[in-house]
Amino acid sequence: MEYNFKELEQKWQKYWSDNETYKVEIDQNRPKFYVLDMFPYPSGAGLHVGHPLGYIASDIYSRYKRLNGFNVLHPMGYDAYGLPAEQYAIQTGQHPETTTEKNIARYREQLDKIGFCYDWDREVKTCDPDYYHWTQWAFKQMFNHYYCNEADAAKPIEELVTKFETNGSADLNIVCSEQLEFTAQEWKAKTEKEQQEILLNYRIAYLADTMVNWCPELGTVLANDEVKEGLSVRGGHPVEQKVMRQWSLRVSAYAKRLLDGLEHVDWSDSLKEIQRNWIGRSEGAAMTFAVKDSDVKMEIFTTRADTVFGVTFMVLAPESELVAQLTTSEQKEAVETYLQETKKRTERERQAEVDKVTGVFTGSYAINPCSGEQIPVWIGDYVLAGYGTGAVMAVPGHDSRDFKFARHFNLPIIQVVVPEGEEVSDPSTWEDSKDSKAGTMINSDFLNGLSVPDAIAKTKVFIKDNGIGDVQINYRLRDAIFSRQRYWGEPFPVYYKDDMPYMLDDSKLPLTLPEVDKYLPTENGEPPLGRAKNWKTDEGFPLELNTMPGFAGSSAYYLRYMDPKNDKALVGKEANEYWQDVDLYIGGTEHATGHLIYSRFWNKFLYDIGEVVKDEPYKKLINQGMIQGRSNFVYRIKGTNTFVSYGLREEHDVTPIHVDVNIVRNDELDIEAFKKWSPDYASAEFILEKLSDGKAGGKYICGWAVEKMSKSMYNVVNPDVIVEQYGADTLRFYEMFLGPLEQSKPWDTNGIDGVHKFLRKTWRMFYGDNGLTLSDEKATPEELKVLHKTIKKITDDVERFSFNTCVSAFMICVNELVDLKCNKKEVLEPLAVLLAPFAPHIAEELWQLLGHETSVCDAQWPEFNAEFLVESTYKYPVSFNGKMRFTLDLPVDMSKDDIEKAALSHTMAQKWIDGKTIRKVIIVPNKIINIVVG
RNA sequence: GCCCGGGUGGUGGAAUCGGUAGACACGCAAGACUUAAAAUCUUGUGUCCAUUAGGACGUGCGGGUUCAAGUCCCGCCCCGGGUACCA
Repeated sequence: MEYNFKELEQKWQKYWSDNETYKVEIDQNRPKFYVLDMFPYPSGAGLHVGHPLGYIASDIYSRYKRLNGFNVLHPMGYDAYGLPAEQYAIQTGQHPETTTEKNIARYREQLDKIGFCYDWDREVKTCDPDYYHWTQWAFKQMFNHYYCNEADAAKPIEELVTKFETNGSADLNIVCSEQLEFTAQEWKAKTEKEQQEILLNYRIAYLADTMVNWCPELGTVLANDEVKEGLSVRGGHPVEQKVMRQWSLRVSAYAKRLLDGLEHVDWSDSLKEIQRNWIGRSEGAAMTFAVKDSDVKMEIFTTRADTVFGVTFMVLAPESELVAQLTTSEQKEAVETYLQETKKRTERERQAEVDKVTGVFTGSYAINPCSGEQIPVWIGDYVLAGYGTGAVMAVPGHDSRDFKFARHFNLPIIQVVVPEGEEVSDPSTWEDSKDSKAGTMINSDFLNGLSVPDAIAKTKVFIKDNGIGDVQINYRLRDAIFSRQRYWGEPFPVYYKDDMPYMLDDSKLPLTLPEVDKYLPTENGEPPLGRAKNWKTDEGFPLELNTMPGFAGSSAYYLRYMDPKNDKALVGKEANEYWQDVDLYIGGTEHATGHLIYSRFWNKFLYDIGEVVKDEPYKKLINQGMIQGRSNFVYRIKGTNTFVSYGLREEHDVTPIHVDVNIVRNDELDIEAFKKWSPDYASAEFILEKLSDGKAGGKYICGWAVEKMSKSMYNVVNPDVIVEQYGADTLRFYEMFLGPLEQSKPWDTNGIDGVHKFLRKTWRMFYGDNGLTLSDEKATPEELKVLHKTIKKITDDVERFSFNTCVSAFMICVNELVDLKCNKKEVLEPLAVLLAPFAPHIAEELWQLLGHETSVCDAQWPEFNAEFLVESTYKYPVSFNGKMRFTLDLPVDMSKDDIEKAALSHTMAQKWIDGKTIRKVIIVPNKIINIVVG
């Protein structure tokens, strides 16, 4: 019987579904294992062959763990809210839910064909009210908590109110937007509205006027990770800075824990590094500079406190509040002109023109707290309002930006550090600042002669002792802007009373997304929800018009899978205590600064309030590489409809044209399909490769290039097509065979025949020409050796996620067993189990042929027995001066002396020793023999 | 600029702890079977020299450590990713 993958795969997919093979329940008698894929956004284009790469890897690992006795949770769902569905809705008037559901159905159909072991009873969709109920609930909790630095955790806001009532704002070590000072009396005297305004300063989810990334084209604000190089990540539209009253999440309060937590997770170094950079910890000193003839105090942050004697001026960000206070009447006009000009420059222009120095003098002078010197205060747009205090002490001698500014405006430059291996020199001769951290201090009073690190330490002590400042740690991580002025997202559980936000009662959740007539802003610029009829509470208070951003729904989805139908809680205690956290998370590296930061933050918050048992959500994380496209080209001779094959294209003047990779096989064009592909090519003519006898008439060979996988390049390969042609098991095997999981690589269907052949060859070990050929005979030592070598290799490689080498190992195993003409059940049965995680359909069929009546999913992973691999001899490579010349079979337990004798007396050795002296003989038993001659 | 990855045959890749470089597969070539094709099977296939035997060279480039380097160290080049006035 032939290997009929089509029939066989349908049969087993139906079996799994009928028998609920992949249904998972809590089982206290088995250890849990949680394998998670980053859930997809269901786009209109469907899955291409790159999407399942990570899913196949996680599926293999899930099945492997199950075979090893684990109770494996392996769910799947959809990140269903998103801009593309909404943009499409704006264009067509179709409800985004309709297109989203359609896309989800298509995704599901495609996923089902690949034979994944998902427990679909646990599916979640972020746009489902039963799901976003808990997104809204979590937001409420964040609104009702503040961050206490002492406890290093979120605490209920009522506790803070009690503190205000007894002590006012005194002696609080908590995270806030700005420092406020009031007494208990003052607090009590405030109106409800004033109190609410103050509490927003501390809430973890808070409403505030903040500098936001506004994208006019998308009509919404965006979070920092949604903006790249001044453009929106989605769509590439320009983004500008603007102050708006928006919801934010106080992610920055968790900066330290998000950074420290990286030490305890098993993620790739590069991913951790991306997160570390994004969080951006810097340790330095906060210092206060007094201003001459003024009460204003200038707060600055510096990591180079040692260079304080090199400060020759101060610079304020144009947006700094101090600008107005420090501008003198003489400079007022100049400053205002400058502020107008900078405002006109977009964020993108500012970033693009980093070299362009702009600034203006305020007219004020600050006083250096260490030297007592007076220094001018400038305004410059190289100083960012959003980082540190929006003001810097400028050290032009040792900071390249300050140096450029000083040169441009002719401000003094002093050298205070002599870099290692250099002499003191005249700053006016310098090309650039000397930023080196390895050097010795000069011109710096009590710091003279110290090394830079010592000087930093000493300055810190000095400023502390003299009340000038303190040691401080700054983070680059900003709070996450959480409002979107869009329709297709979670509604906020928020209403407004007297312009102050209040949370809906839990009994009102979920607050479902209302219908609107159009998915556009209202005439007076309100978000689309402004169009909804009756968008207010029962009492008549208006509801929030913004919706939540994309990362809201993806931040806690992994918890929901544990207990997806619970209508009392996000996740029940029992489920959470059993499943705990994700043991293995597989997904793309593009979520490094978005989802993976937010969801860690969200989880830590839930941990603080006692909802979940783990502080970190994802124990081990693997980033699968991107699958790039591999495009094919045909070469049209200019001005004709004649196409010349790749090898002959240089003999003509040609235009390369993308051709659909689906009508090309092993770079050979299917000419008939090409003619049908487009009417333009129906009458095309072809110049083919020359045959070996030199005559024309061979194949039409296409050129190729690695590009992004996209429709416009005609290089999109759909997994359904591969499943149709070769079967799901071949697709699964081939995706793994392409190369290491974490490496990016182009999809190239060339080579898929190899793995398909391998599966057929495996099949034929069971089925010969005359039917089933299995034998109950005892296996030979050779056969057992092949089997156990494979058990060891596959087990080791699956453990280290090296799936590509597993495929090779299977091929070697089957090749060797076929050579041995093995048809013994004793060998083929364990082999079927080894295959099951990789090629579940064929494995089920083989398992059944071996006489089993239950699924191979519930078999036991074969145990490796080293005894079968014991050898009596070892084939030594014999090297001379490190170059291998011949091999020599010797007993494994032979003594070093005997090995040396055997090697030196070998006939082949004479040739290399002849006429030379043996200087040394290196023998590593059962490894190598190296003879040094000279 | 800074911080991470990576560079091995015609192609994808293997070499897990410094110990036989190129496993496995594709492609290609030759052959068997076949009326023919497909499928299948056999053999060969890093480059260069040599009829063979065999030899020289060879893991981006240059140097070093070592009995031995794709693997470790120093310097450089190229490709991919992250980040960018972060004080």
